[in-house]
Amino acid sequence: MSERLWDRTRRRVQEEVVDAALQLFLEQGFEETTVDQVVAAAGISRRSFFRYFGTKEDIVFGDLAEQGPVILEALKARPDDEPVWDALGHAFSALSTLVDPERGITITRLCMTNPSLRAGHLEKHLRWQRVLAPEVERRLGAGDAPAGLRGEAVVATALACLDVATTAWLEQDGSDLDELRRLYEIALAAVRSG
Amino acid sequence: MSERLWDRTRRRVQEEVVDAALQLFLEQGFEETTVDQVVAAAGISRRSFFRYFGTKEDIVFGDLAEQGPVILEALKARPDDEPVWDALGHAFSALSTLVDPERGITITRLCMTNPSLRAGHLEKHLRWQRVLAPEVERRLGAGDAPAGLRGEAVVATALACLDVATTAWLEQDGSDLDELRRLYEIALAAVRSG
DNA sequence: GTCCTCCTTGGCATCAAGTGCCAAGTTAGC
DNA sequence: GCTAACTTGGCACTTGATGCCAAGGAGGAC
Repeated sequence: MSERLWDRTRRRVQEEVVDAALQLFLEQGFEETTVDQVVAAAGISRRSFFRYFGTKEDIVFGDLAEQGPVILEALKARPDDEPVWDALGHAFSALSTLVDPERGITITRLCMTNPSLRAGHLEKHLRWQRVLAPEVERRLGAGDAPAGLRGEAVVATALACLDVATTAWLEQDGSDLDELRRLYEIALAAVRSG
Repeated sequence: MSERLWDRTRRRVQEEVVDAALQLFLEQGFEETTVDQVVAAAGISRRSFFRYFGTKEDIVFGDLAEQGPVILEALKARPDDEPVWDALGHAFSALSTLVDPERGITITRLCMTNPSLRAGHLEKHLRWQRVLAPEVERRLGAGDAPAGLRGEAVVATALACLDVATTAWLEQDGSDLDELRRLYEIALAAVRSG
């Protein structure tokens, strides 16, 4: 029996905690909500909470920071002759299938609003960057720059532009994913022609 | 008397705390060093420490996060017809005069090594970004992109490339500032031609 | 069903980073 | 020297996070 009761219970509890917590965060803000409030609302002990999440921030981020390999697979699936920027743009989209859209927007909005969440968000990008850079470097072909520099630079830029685009996207309507991709392309165009 | 005793004492104490703290951070790491150890080494009370710094991270960052306007002034001083990337590159250099070179390298190395410091470092860049973006947008001239998007994208990219370059710089020798600028240009070239 | 083992749970104590408050001491201006 | 302005340090307290341990439920062997 690969799906044991324990595993199912664990996922269910985790879901409930996230639901309760996100609602509290939206009502009173992330910093203003204490872990004790969250565990009270979710009906779980404080100690168990920290076994489920490790950190208050983990409620928001989940295991997104560890999804670099998922993006990498999506990137490798793109044709080799596609421009890196387009390939990266599509690879990032692979994540949108992992999260419920509505919750995804809530989370994104929280991340961009709260300073400490924003910092964690950027750290997450950094981890993705380290995973994606080698494949991008490969696609760039030979060059005489120090090893790894170009790949890192391209991925870092793509993530920076995605971030700028996301910020602008949330400020206008912030729901249509195609619009987000459009803004990403505008940002990149500005960088590559400015 | 504009230079009161209080002000001088304050700066001197601050200096001493930073000295003591950086040495401890280098010896045992940032996370591993407790504020109590720092105040013991610096001969100051815990309570006063938090009046001087506010946060343990502030020992490392100082008021660097608030120096956006300094970079902005340096940027405005560059000729209008200079490519934005070069202008930004020179503007960033304005900061190197604010910090003692040796200590600057120590701080940079700490920032890039420790995860939580790294996050704060990125947050700092974000604050600079918000200050610099309008002037960059102005330099880019008219365009039909959403207001502010292009300026933000260009600054974010410049900072991302600076970060990548800094990482590589620290990995090789990490002392010659001209070499850092060279790496920054290589990173940018990769982005703008990839 | 019984028994034994493994894993989870929650309570408790503890630590580290910050913050508010207050009494005591120091500096500045007169 | 006197008073007002400011700084200092001690104390208690909040919040996030961790180690330890005893109690209880899940799962397999019989």
